[in-house]
Amino acid sequence: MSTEAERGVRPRIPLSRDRVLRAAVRVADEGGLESLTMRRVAEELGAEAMSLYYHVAKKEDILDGLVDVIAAEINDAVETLPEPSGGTGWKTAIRRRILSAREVFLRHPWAPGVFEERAGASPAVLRYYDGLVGLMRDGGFSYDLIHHALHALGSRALGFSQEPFAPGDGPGGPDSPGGPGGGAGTAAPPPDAEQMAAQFPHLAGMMAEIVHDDPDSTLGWCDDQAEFEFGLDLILDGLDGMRQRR
Amino acid sequence: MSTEAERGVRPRIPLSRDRVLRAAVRVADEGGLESLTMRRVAEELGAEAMSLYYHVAKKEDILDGLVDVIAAEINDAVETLPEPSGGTGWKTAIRRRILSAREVFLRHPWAPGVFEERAGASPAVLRYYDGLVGLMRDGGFSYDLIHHALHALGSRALGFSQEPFAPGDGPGGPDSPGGPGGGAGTAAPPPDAEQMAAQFPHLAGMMAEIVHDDPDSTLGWCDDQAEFEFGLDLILDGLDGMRQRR
DNA sequence: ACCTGAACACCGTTCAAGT
DNA sequence: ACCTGAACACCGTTCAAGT
Repeated sequence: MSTEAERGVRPRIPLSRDRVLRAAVRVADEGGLESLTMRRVAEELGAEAMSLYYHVAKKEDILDGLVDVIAAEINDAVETLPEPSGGTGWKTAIRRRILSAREVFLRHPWAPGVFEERAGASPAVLRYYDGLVGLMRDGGFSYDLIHHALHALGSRALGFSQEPFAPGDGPGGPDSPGGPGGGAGTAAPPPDAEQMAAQFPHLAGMMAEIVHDDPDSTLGWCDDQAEFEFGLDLILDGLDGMRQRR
Repeated sequence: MSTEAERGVRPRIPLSRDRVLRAAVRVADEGGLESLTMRRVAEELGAEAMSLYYHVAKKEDILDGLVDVIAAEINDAVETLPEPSGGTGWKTAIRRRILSAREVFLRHPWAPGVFEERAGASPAVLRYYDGLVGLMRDGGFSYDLIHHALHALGSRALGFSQEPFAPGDGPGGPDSPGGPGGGAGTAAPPPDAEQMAAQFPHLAGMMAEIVHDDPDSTLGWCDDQAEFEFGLDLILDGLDGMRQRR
Protein backbone atom coordinates (compact mmCIF):
# COMPACT_ATOMS: atom_id res chain seq x y z
CA MET A 1 0.00 0.00 0.00
CA SER A 2 2.52 2.62 1.17
CA THR A 3 6.27 2.51 0.83
CA GLU A 4 8.54 2.05 3.80
CA ALA A 5 9.80 5.57 3.23
CA GLU A 6 6.29 6.95 3.43
CA ARG A 7 5.64 4.97 6.60
CA GLY A 8 8.72 6.56 8.12
CA VAL A 9 10.49 3.23 8.46
CA ARG A 10 13.95 4.72 7.97
CA PRO A 11 16.44 2.48 6.19
CA ARG A 12 17.97 1.27 9.42
CA ILE A 13 17.79 -2.30 8.14
CA PRO A 14 20.58 -2.69 5.60
CA LEU A 15 19.72 -3.67 2.07
CA SER A 16 20.36 -7.17 0.85
CA ARG A 17 19.70 -9.18 -2.27
CA ASP A 18 16.84 -10.80 -0.43
CA ARG A 19 15.20 -7.54 0.60
CA VAL A 20 15.60 -6.20 -2.93
CA LEU A 21 13.85 -9.24 -4.39
CA ARG A 22 11.01 -9.14 -1.88
CA ALA A 23 10.51 -5.45 -2.58
CA ALA A 24 10.47 -6.21 -6.30
CA VAL A 25 7.73 -8.79 -5.78
CA ARG A 26 5.65 -6.20 -3.90
CA VAL A 27 6.12 -3.62 -6.65
CA ALA A 28 5.15 -6.09 -9.38
CA ASP A 29 2.16 -7.34 -7.39
CA GLU A 30 0.87 -3.80 -7.04
CA GLY A 31 1.68 -2.25 -10.40
CA GLY A 32 2.50 -5.04 -12.79
CA LEU A 33 5.72 -5.74 -14.62
CA GLU A 34 5.91 -2.41 -16.38
CA SER A 35 6.01 -0.63 -13.03
CA LEU A 36 9.04 -2.65 -12.01
CA THR A 37 11.85 -0.13 -12.44
CA MET A 38 15.07 0.13 -10.49
CA ARG A 39 13.99 3.51 -9.19
CA ARG A 40 10.61 2.20 -8.07
CA VAL A 41 12.08 -0.81 -6.26
CA ALA A 42 14.56 1.46 -4.51
CA GLU A 43 11.76 3.79 -3.47
CA GLU A 44 9.92 0.82 -1.99
CA LEU A 45 12.98 0.28 0.20
CA GLY A 46 13.52 3.93 1.05
CA ALA A 47 16.79 3.94 -0.87
CA GLU A 48 18.23 5.23 -4.11
CA ALA A 49 18.22 3.25 -7.36
CA MET A 50 22.01 3.20 -7.43
CA SER A 51 22.17 1.42 -4.09
CA LEU A 52 20.55 -1.66 -5.59
CA TYR A 53 23.59 -2.28 -7.75
CA TYR A 54 25.59 -3.24 -4.73
CA HIS A 55 23.29 -6.23 -4.18
CA VAL A 56 22.24 -7.21 -7.67
CA ALA A 57 24.26 -7.14 -10.85
CA LYS A 58 21.65 -5.62 -13.10
CA LYS A 59 17.91 -5.55 -13.66
CA GLU A 60 17.97 -8.95 -15.36
CA ASP A 61 19.48 -10.32 -12.19
CA ILE A 62 16.40 -9.12 -10.31
CA LEU A 63 14.14 -10.83 -12.84
CA ASP A 64 16.04 -14.10 -12.45
CA GLY A 65 15.77 -13.73 -8.68
CA LEU A 66 12.05 -13.10 -8.98
CA VAL A 67 11.58 -16.43 -10.74
CA ASP A 68 13.47 -18.13 -7.95
CA VAL A 69 11.41 -16.42 -5.25
CA ILE A 70 8.09 -17.37 -6.83
CA ALA A 71 9.27 -20.92 -7.54
CA ALA A 72 10.27 -21.22 -3.88
CA GLU A 73 6.78 -20.07 -2.92
CA ILE A 74 5.40 -22.81 -5.14
CA ASN A 75 7.69 -25.42 -3.61
CA ASP A 76 6.58 -24.39 -0.12
CA ALA A 77 2.95 -24.91 -1.09
CA VAL A 78 3.57 -28.11 -2.99
CA GLU A 79 5.78 -29.98 -0.55
CA THR A 80 3.18 -30.02 2.20
CA LEU A 81 0.73 -31.84 -0.07
CA PRO A 82 -0.29 -35.43 0.84
CA GLU A 83 1.61 -38.27 -0.78
CA PRO A 84 -0.05 -40.29 -3.55
CA SER A 85 -1.67 -43.63 -2.78
CA GLY A 86 -1.75 -46.59 -5.24
CA GLY A 87 -3.38 -46.97 -8.65
CA THR A 88 -3.36 -43.80 -10.73
CA GLY A 89 -2.03 -41.98 -7.68
CA TRP A 90 0.57 -40.37 -9.88
CA LYS A 91 -2.11 -38.46 -11.70
CA THR A 92 -3.84 -37.17 -8.59
CA ALA A 93 -0.51 -36.15 -7.15
CA ILE A 94 0.67 -34.34 -10.27
CA ARG A 95 -2.71 -32.70 -10.67
CA ARG A 96 -2.71 -31.44 -7.08
CA ARG A 97 0.81 -30.09 -7.40
CA ILE A 98 0.04 -28.23 -10.61
CA LEU A 99 -3.18 -26.77 -9.27
CA SER A 100 -1.45 -25.50 -6.13
CA ALA A 101 1.28 -24.01 -8.25
CA ARG A 102 -1.45 -22.29 -10.23
CA GLU A 103 -2.75 -20.65 -7.07
CA VAL A 104 0.61 -19.01 -6.59
CA PHE A 105 0.46 -17.59 -10.10
CA LEU A 106 -3.02 -16.26 -9.44
CA ARG A 107 -1.49 -14.24 -6.62
CA HIS A 108 1.27 -12.97 -8.92
CA PRO A 109 -0.30 -12.34 -12.33
CA TRP A 110 2.91 -10.81 -13.70
CA ALA A 111 4.92 -13.97 -12.97
CA PRO A 112 4.06 -16.02 -16.10
CA GLY A 113 5.59 -13.33 -18.27
CA VAL A 114 8.87 -13.59 -16.38
CA PHE A 115 8.88 -17.39 -16.13
CA GLU A 116 8.31 -17.63 -19.86
CA GLU A 117 11.91 -16.86 -20.64
CA ARG A 118 13.84 -17.12 -17.38
CA ALA A 119 12.61 -20.33 -15.71
CA GLY A 120 15.70 -22.29 -16.76
CA ALA A 121 17.98 -20.17 -14.57
CA SER A 122 16.25 -20.97 -11.28
CA PRO A 123 17.34 -23.84 -8.99
CA ALA A 124 13.92 -23.69 -7.32
CA VAL A 125 12.28 -24.38 -10.66
CA LEU A 126 14.58 -27.34 -11.17
CA ARG A 127 13.59 -28.60 -7.74
CA TYR A 128 9.92 -28.32 -8.69
CA TYR A 129 10.47 -30.25 -11.91
CA ASP A 130 12.52 -32.83 -10.05
CA GLY A 131 9.48 -33.50 -7.91
CA LEU A 132 7.25 -33.94 -10.95
CA VAL A 133 9.69 -36.34 -12.56
CA GLY A 134 9.95 -38.37 -9.36
CA LEU A 135 6.20 -38.63 -9.05
CA MET A 136 5.78 -39.80 -12.64
CA ARG A 137 8.66 -42.23 -12.29
CA ASP A 138 6.97 -43.76 -9.22
CA GLY A 139 3.79 -43.93 -11.29
CA GLY A 140 5.47 -46.23 -13.79
CA PHE A 141 6.57 -43.79 -16.50
CA SER A 142 9.75 -44.30 -18.46
CA TYR A 143 12.16 -41.38 -18.44
CA ASP A 144 11.57 -41.04 -22.13
CA LEU A 145 7.83 -40.63 -21.73
CA ILE A 146 8.32 -38.23 -18.82
CA HIS A 147 10.50 -36.12 -21.06
CA HIS A 148 7.81 -35.96 -23.73
CA ALA A 149 5.23 -35.27 -21.04
CA LEU A 150 7.07 -32.22 -19.71
CA HIS A 151 7.27 -30.78 -23.20
CA ALA A 152 3.60 -31.54 -23.84
CA LEU A 153 2.53 -29.87 -20.61
CA GLY A 154 4.69 -26.85 -21.32
CA SER A 155 3.90 -23.96 -19.01
CA ARG A 156 0.95 -25.94 -17.68
CA ALA A 157 3.41 -28.07 -15.69
CA LEU A 158 4.22 -24.94 -13.72
CA GLY A 159 0.61 -23.93 -13.29
CA PHE A 160 -0.18 -21.34 -15.93
CA SER A 161 -1.40 -21.44 -19.50
CA GLN A 162 -0.82 -17.97 -21.01
CA GLU A 163 -3.39 -18.18 -23.78
CA PRO A 164 -2.80 -15.72 -26.60
CA PHE A 165 -6.40 -15.67 -27.75
CA ALA A 166 -9.37 -15.56 -25.42
CA PRO A 167 -12.49 -16.49 -27.41
CA GLY A 168 -14.97 -13.80 -26.57
CA ASP A 169 -12.65 -10.83 -26.79
CA GLY A 170 -14.10 -8.43 -29.27
CA PRO A 171 -11.75 -7.38 -32.07
CA GLY A 172 -10.38 -3.85 -32.30
CA GLY A 173 -9.26 -3.73 -28.72
CA PRO A 174 -9.77 -0.97 -26.15
CA ASP A 175 -8.90 1.92 -28.45
CA SER A 176 -9.41 2.32 -32.16
CA PRO A 177 -6.48 2.02 -34.57
CA GLY A 178 -5.74 5.72 -34.57
CA GLY A 179 -3.66 7.59 -37.15
CA PRO A 180 -4.94 9.01 -40.42
CA GLY A 181 -4.46 6.03 -42.70
CA GLY A 182 -7.60 4.26 -41.61
CA GLY A 183 -7.06 1.00 -43.49
CA ALA A 184 -5.00 -1.44 -41.47
CA GLY A 185 -3.15 -2.41 -44.63
CA THR A 186 -3.24 -6.18 -44.38
CA ALA A 187 -6.60 -6.31 -42.60
CA ALA A 188 -10.19 -5.40 -43.17
CA PRO A 189 -11.67 -2.40 -41.31
CA PRO A 190 -12.46 -3.10 -37.66
CA PRO A 191 -15.74 -4.98 -37.61
CA ASP A 192 -18.36 -4.01 -35.09
CA ALA A 193 -20.32 -6.62 -33.19
CA GLU A 194 -22.90 -7.27 -35.91
CA GLN A 195 -20.48 -7.21 -38.81
CA MET A 196 -18.41 -9.84 -37.08
CA ALA A 197 -21.01 -12.52 -37.69
CA ALA A 198 -20.53 -11.98 -41.42
CA GLN A 199 -16.74 -11.97 -41.38
CA PHE A 200 -16.21 -14.72 -38.84
CA PRO A 201 -19.32 -16.90 -39.04
CA HIS A 202 -17.96 -19.93 -37.21
CA LEU A 203 -16.46 -17.89 -34.42
CA ALA A 204 -19.68 -15.95 -34.07
CA GLY A 205 -21.70 -19.14 -33.99
CA MET A 206 -19.53 -20.60 -31.29
CA MET A 207 -19.65 -17.49 -29.16
CA ALA A 208 -23.39 -17.17 -29.53
CA GLU A 209 -23.89 -20.68 -28.22
CA ILE A 210 -21.52 -20.22 -25.33
CA VAL A 211 -23.25 -17.04 -24.24
CA HIS A 212 -26.60 -18.77 -24.65
CA ASP A 213 -25.56 -21.78 -22.57
CA ASP A 214 -24.22 -19.66 -19.76
CA PRO A 215 -25.97 -16.29 -19.56
CA ASP A 216 -23.82 -15.37 -16.55
CA SER A 217 -20.80 -15.15 -18.81
CA THR A 218 -21.83 -11.78 -20.19
CA LEU A 219 -19.72 -10.72 -23.14
CA GLY A 220 -18.05 -14.04 -23.58
CA TRP A 221 -16.08 -14.52 -20.40
CA CYS A 222 -14.69 -17.98 -19.85
CA ASP A 223 -14.14 -19.85 -16.64
CA ASP A 224 -10.35 -19.85 -16.57
CA GLN A 225 -10.10 -22.41 -13.80
CA ALA A 226 -12.41 -24.88 -15.56
CA GLU A 227 -10.60 -24.44 -18.87
CA PHE A 228 -7.23 -24.89 -17.24
CA GLU A 229 -8.36 -28.14 -15.63
CA PHE A 230 -9.95 -29.33 -18.86
CA GLY A 231 -6.70 -28.93 -20.77
CA LEU A 232 -4.66 -30.38 -17.93
CA ASP A 233 -6.82 -33.48 -17.60
CA LEU A 234 -6.88 -33.97 -21.35
CA ILE A 235 -3.10 -34.15 -21.37
CA LEU A 236 -2.76 -36.19 -18.19
CA ASP A 237 -5.33 -38.74 -19.39
CA GLY A 238 -3.55 -39.02 -22.71
CA LEU A 239 -0.25 -39.60 -20.96
CA ASP A 240 -1.81 -42.22 -18.70
CA GLY A 241 -2.93 -44.14 -21.76
CA MET A 242 0.58 -44.10 -23.19
CA ARG A 243 2.03 -45.18 -19.87
CA GLN A 244 -0.18 -48.29 -19.76
CA ARG A 245 0.47 -49.19 -23.37
CA ARG A 246 4.15 -49.85 -22.67
CA MET B 1 21.39 -6.40 -43.84
CA SER B 2 21.74 -2.67 -44.60
CA THR B 3 19.17 0.05 -44.09
CA GLU B 4 17.53 1.85 -46.98
CA ALA B 5 19.36 5.00 -45.92
CA GLU B 6 22.70 3.20 -46.10
CA ARG B 7 21.82 1.82 -49.50
CA GLY B 8 21.12 5.35 -50.68
CA VAL B 9 17.45 4.62 -51.34
CA ARG B 10 16.32 8.14 -50.49
CA PRO B 11 12.88 8.45 -48.89
CA ARG B 12 11.19 9.28 -52.16
CA ILE B 13 8.47 6.75 -51.36
CA PRO B 14 6.23 8.34 -48.73
CA LEU B 15 5.82 6.59 -45.41
CA SER B 16 2.64 4.71 -44.62
CA ARG B 17 1.36 2.54 -41.82
CA ASP B 18 2.07 -0.45 -44.00
CA ARG B 19 5.68 0.48 -44.73
CA VAL B 20 6.24 1.19 -41.04
CA LEU B 21 4.96 -2.26 -40.10
CA ARG B 22 7.00 -4.03 -42.73
CA ALA B 23 10.10 -2.18 -41.60
CA ALA B 24 9.33 -3.16 -38.02
CA VAL B 25 9.16 -6.82 -39.03
CA ARG B 26 12.56 -6.53 -40.69
CA VAL B 27 14.08 -4.90 -37.61
CA ALA B 28 12.66 -7.55 -35.28
CA ASP B 29 13.73 -10.38 -37.59
CA GLU B 30 17.29 -9.08 -37.57
CA GLY B 31 17.76 -7.91 -34.00
CA GLY B 32 14.96 -9.35 -31.93
CA LEU B 33 12.25 -7.59 -29.99
CA GLU B 34 14.59 -5.56 -27.82
CA SER B 35 16.06 -3.92 -30.90
CA LEU B 36 12.63 -2.75 -32.01
CA THR B 37 12.72 0.93 -31.09
CA MET B 38 10.97 3.81 -32.80
CA ARG B 39 14.34 5.29 -33.72
CA ARG B 40 15.56 2.01 -35.19
CA VAL B 41 12.42 1.47 -37.27
CA ALA B 42 12.66 5.03 -38.57
CA GLU B 43 16.31 4.49 -39.47
CA GLU B 44 15.30 1.39 -41.43
CA LEU B 45 13.04 3.68 -43.46
CA GLY B 46 15.55 6.50 -43.82
CA ALA B 47 13.34 8.77 -41.73
CA GLU B 48 13.23 10.25 -38.25
CA ALA B 49 11.51 8.59 -35.30
CA MET B 50 9.04 11.45 -35.00
CA SER B 51 7.77 10.85 -38.53
CA LEU B 52 6.37 7.49 -37.52
CA TYR B 53 3.82 9.14 -35.29
CA TYR B 54 1.97 10.47 -38.27
CA HIS B 55 1.20 6.89 -39.34
CA VAL B 56 0.92 5.01 -36.06
CA ALA B 57 -0.51 6.21 -32.78
CA LYS B 58 2.22 4.87 -30.53
CA LYS B 59 4.63 1.98 -30.21
CA GLU B 60 1.90 -0.34 -28.94
CA ASP B 61 0.05 0.37 -32.17
CA ILE B 62 3.06 -0.99 -34.05
CA LEU B 63 3.05 -4.12 -31.90
CA ASP B 64 -0.64 -4.69 -32.60
CA GLY B 65 0.04 -4.16 -36.28
CA LEU B 66 2.90 -6.65 -36.16
CA VAL B 67 0.54 -9.35 -34.87
CA ASP B 68 -1.80 -8.62 -37.74
CA VAL B 69 0.99 -8.76 -40.31
CA ILE B 70 2.30 -12.11 -39.06
CA ALA B 71 -1.21 -13.53 -38.75
CA ALA B 72 -1.86 -12.48 -42.35
CA GLU B 73 1.31 -14.30 -43.36
CA ILE B 74 -0.04 -17.38 -41.60
CA ASN B 75 -3.41 -17.07 -43.32
CA ASP B 76 -1.70 -16.82 -46.68
CA ALA B 77 0.17 -20.04 -46.02
CA VAL B 78 -2.80 -21.82 -44.53
CA GLU B 79 -5.49 -20.99 -47.03
CA THR B 80 -3.67 -22.65 -49.93
CA LEU B 81 -3.66 -25.97 -48.07
CA PRO B 82 -5.68 -28.90 -49.48
CA GLU B 83 -9.18 -29.45 -48.12
CA PRO B 84 -9.82 -32.35 -45.76
CA SER B 85 -11.31 -35.58 -47.04
CA GLY B 86 -13.68 -37.83 -45.01
CA GLY B 87 -13.11 -39.77 -41.79
CA THR B 88 -10.83 -38.04 -39.30
CA GLY B 89 -10.11 -35.47 -42.01
CA TRP B 90 -10.67 -32.74 -39.47
CA LYS B 91 -7.60 -33.82 -37.58
CA THR B 92 -5.32 -33.94 -40.60
CA ALA B 93 -6.58 -30.55 -41.68
CA ILE B 94 -6.13 -28.91 -38.27
CA ARG B 95 -2.75 -30.53 -37.88
CA ARG B 96 -1.56 -29.27 -41.26
CA ARG B 97 -2.78 -25.76 -40.58
CA ILE B 98 -1.08 -25.60 -37.20
CA LEU B 99 2.18 -26.97 -38.53
CA SER B 100 2.22 -24.44 -41.38
CA ALA B 101 1.51 -21.69 -38.91
CA ARG B 102 4.44 -22.95 -36.90
CA GLU B 103 6.72 -22.51 -39.91
CA VAL B 104 5.85 -18.83 -39.97
CA PHE B 105 6.83 -18.49 -36.31
CA LEU B 106 10.11 -20.24 -37.00
CA ARG B 107 10.84 -17.43 -39.46
CA HIS B 108 9.92 -14.80 -36.84
CA PRO B 109 11.20 -16.06 -33.50
CA TRP B 110 10.23 -12.81 -31.75
CA ALA B 111 6.57 -13.17 -32.74
CA PRO B 112 5.36 -15.52 -29.97
CA GLY B 113 6.31 -12.93 -27.37
CA VAL B 114 4.12 -10.35 -29.07
CA PHE B 115 1.23 -12.70 -29.81
CA GLU B 116 1.20 -13.79 -26.18
CA GLU B 117 -0.59 -10.65 -25.09
CA ARG B 118 -1.82 -8.92 -28.24
CA ALA B 119 -3.41 -11.65 -30.37
CA GLY B 120 -6.94 -10.66 -29.42
CA ALA B 121 -6.65 -7.30 -31.16
CA SER B 122 -5.96 -8.70 -34.63
CA PRO B 123 -8.70 -9.37 -37.20
CA ALA B 124 -6.30 -11.67 -39.04
CA VAL B 125 -5.98 -13.81 -35.92
CA LEU B 126 -9.76 -13.98 -35.67
CA ARG B 127 -9.86 -15.08 -39.27
CA TYR B 128 -7.36 -17.84 -38.52
CA TYR B 129 -9.39 -19.06 -35.55
CA ASP B 130 -12.56 -18.87 -37.59
CA GLY B 131 -10.98 -21.34 -39.98
CA LEU B 132 -10.07 -23.72 -37.17
CA VAL B 133 -13.58 -23.57 -35.73
CA GLY B 134 -15.11 -24.23 -39.15
CA LEU B 135 -12.89 -27.23 -39.72
CA MET B 136 -13.73 -28.76 -36.35
CA ARG B 137 -17.41 -28.03 -36.83
CA ASP B 138 -17.33 -29.89 -40.14
CA GLY B 139 -15.54 -32.70 -38.33
CA GLY B 140 -18.53 -33.19 -36.05
CA PHE B 141 -17.53 -31.17 -33.00
CA SER B 142 -20.07 -29.31 -30.91
CA TYR B 143 -19.38 -25.61 -30.42
CA ASP B 144 -18.97 -26.33 -26.74
CA LEU B 145 -16.22 -28.89 -27.31
CA ILE B 146 -14.54 -26.62 -29.85
CA HIS B 147 -14.45 -23.91 -27.25
CA HIS B 148 -12.76 -26.21 -24.74
CA ALA B 149 -10.43 -27.42 -27.47
CA LEU B 150 -9.20 -23.91 -28.27
CA HIS B 151 -8.42 -23.29 -24.62
CA ALA B 152 -6.70 -26.66 -24.31
CA LEU B 153 -4.55 -26.02 -27.37
CA GLY B 154 -3.66 -22.55 -26.16
CA SER B 155 -0.80 -21.04 -28.11
CA ARG B 156 -0.32 -24.38 -29.87
CA ALA B 157 -3.41 -23.59 -31.95
CA LEU B 158 -1.42 -20.71 -33.45
CA GLY B 159 1.68 -22.80 -33.98
CA PHE B 160 4.02 -22.09 -31.07
CA SER B 161 4.49 -23.55 -27.62
CA GLN B 162 6.71 -21.13 -25.65
CA GLU B 163 8.01 -23.59 -23.09
CA PRO B 164 9.33 -21.95 -19.95
CA PHE B 165 11.61 -24.83 -19.02
CA ALA B 166 13.76 -26.73 -21.49
CA PRO B 167 14.92 -29.96 -19.85
CA GLY B 168 18.63 -30.06 -20.46
CA ASP B 169 19.43 -26.43 -19.70
CA GLY B 170 22.01 -26.40 -16.99
CA PRO B 171 21.16 -24.28 -13.93
CA GLY B 172 23.02 -21.08 -13.13
CA GLY B 173 22.65 -19.60 -16.57
CA PRO B 174 25.27 -17.88 -18.73
CA ASP B 175 26.76 -15.70 -15.99
CA SER B 176 27.14 -16.35 -12.28
CA PRO B 177 24.88 -14.59 -9.76
CA GLY B 178 27.25 -11.69 -9.14
CA GLY B 179 27.11 -9.29 -6.24
CA PRO B 180 28.79 -9.73 -2.89
CA GLY B 181 26.14 -11.62 -0.96
CA GLY B 182 26.88 -14.96 -2.55
CA GLY B 183 23.89 -16.84 -1.14
CA ALA B 184 20.84 -16.52 -3.37
CA GLY B 185 18.64 -16.15 -0.31
CA THR B 186 15.84 -18.54 -1.12
CA ALA B 187 17.99 -20.94 -3.10
CA ALA B 188 20.94 -23.23 -2.59
CA PRO B 189 24.31 -22.29 -4.10
CA PRO B 190 24.56 -22.82 -7.87
CA PRO B 191 25.17 -26.52 -8.39
CA ASP B 192 27.75 -27.58 -10.89
CA ALA B 193 27.16 -30.46 -13.27
CA GLU B 194 28.13 -33.23 -10.83
CA GLN B 195 26.42 -31.74 -7.81
CA MET B 196 23.19 -31.58 -9.77
CA ALA B 197 22.77 -35.33 -9.66
CA ALA B 198 22.65 -35.12 -5.87
CA GLN B 199 20.25 -32.19 -5.67
CA PHE B 200 17.94 -33.19 -8.51
CA PRO B 201 18.26 -36.96 -8.79
CA HIS B 202 15.17 -37.60 -10.90
CA LEU B 203 15.94 -34.80 -13.32
CA ALA B 204 19.53 -35.99 -13.60
CA GLY B 205 18.38 -39.55 -14.23
CA MET B 206 16.03 -38.45 -16.95
CA MET B 207 18.61 -36.31 -18.66
CA ALA B 208 21.24 -39.02 -18.48
CA GLU B 209 18.96 -41.47 -20.25
CA ILE B 210 17.96 -38.96 -22.93
CA VAL B 211 21.55 -38.12 -23.72
CA HIS B 212 22.33 -41.85 -23.74
CA ASP B 213 19.47 -42.68 -26.10
CA ASP B 214 20.38 -39.94 -28.54
CA PRO B 215 24.09 -39.13 -28.44
CA ASP B 216 23.58 -36.54 -31.17
CA SER B 217 21.70 -34.36 -28.70
CA THR B 218 24.88 -33.27 -26.96
CA LEU B 219 24.22 -31.35 -23.76
CA GLY B 220 20.56 -32.19 -23.61
CA TRP B 221 19.17 -30.59 -26.71
CA CYS B 222 15.65 -31.61 -27.63
CA ASP B 223 14.05 -31.94 -31.02
CA ASP B 224 11.62 -29.04 -30.85
CA GLN B 225 9.68 -30.12 -33.90
CA ALA B 226 9.15 -33.67 -32.62
CA GLU B 227 8.13 -32.42 -29.18
CA PHE B 228 5.72 -29.92 -30.65
CA GLU B 229 4.08 -32.62 -32.73
CA PHE B 230 3.99 -35.01 -29.78
CA GLY B 231 2.08 -32.53 -27.64
CA LEU B 232 -0.15 -31.49 -30.51
CA ASP B 233 -1.13 -35.06 -31.37
CA LEU B 234 -1.69 -35.90 -27.72
CA ILE B 235 -4.24 -33.11 -27.50
CA LEU B 236 -5.84 -33.73 -30.89
CA ASP B 237 -6.22 -37.45 -30.19
CA GLY B 238 -7.79 -36.71 -26.83
CA LEU B 239 -10.23 -34.32 -28.43
CA ASP B 240 -11.09 -36.87 -31.10
CA GLY B 241 -12.04 -39.34 -28.38
CA MET B 242 -14.34 -36.82 -26.76
CA ARG B 243 -15.89 -35.97 -30.10
CA GLN B 244 -16.83 -39.60 -30.74
CA ARG B 245 -18.16 -40.13 -27.23
CA ARG B 246 -20.99 -37.62 -27.82
C1' DA C 1 -0.59 16.56 -46.05
C1' DC C 2 3.53 14.99 -44.50
C1' DC C 3 7.87 15.30 -42.14
C1' DT C 4 11.30 17.02 -38.58
C1' DG C 5 14.30 19.59 -34.63
C1' DA C 6 14.27 20.56 -30.24
C1' DA C 7 12.81 19.29 -25.92
C1' DC C 8 10.75 16.54 -21.91
C1' DA C 9 10.20 12.82 -18.76
C1' DC C 10 11.87 8.57 -17.70
C1' DC C 11 14.74 4.50 -18.28
C1' DG C 12 19.23 1.39 -16.91
C1' DT C 13 23.81 1.88 -15.62
C1' DT C 14 28.72 3.78 -14.32
C1' DC C 15 31.74 5.92 -11.34
C1' DA C 16 33.87 8.80 -8.31
C1' DA C 17 32.82 10.27 -3.93
C1' DG C 18 30.89 10.12 0.54
C1' DT C 19 30.15 7.69 5.40
C1' DA D 1 31.44 -2.30 3.65
C1' DC D 2 27.68 0.02 2.13
C1' DC D 3 25.26 3.83 0.06
C1' DT D 4 24.59 8.01 -3.03
C1' DG D 5 24.88 12.43 -6.44
C1' DA D 6 25.91 13.58 -10.67
C1' DA D 7 26.13 12.20 -15.20
C1' DC D 8 25.59 9.42 -19.63
C1' DA D 9 23.29 7.04 -23.27
C1' DC D 10 19.06 5.74 -24.75
C1' DC D 11 14.07 5.32 -24.55
C1' DG D 12 8.87 6.96 -26.03
C1' DT D 13 6.40 10.94 -26.96
C1' DT D 14 4.79 16.08 -27.69
C1' DC D 15 4.65 20.11 -30.19
C1' DA D 16 5.63 23.96 -32.71
C1' DA D 17 7.69 24.64 -36.92
C1' DG D 18 9.12 23.63 -41.46
C1' DT D 19 8.00 22.15 -46.66
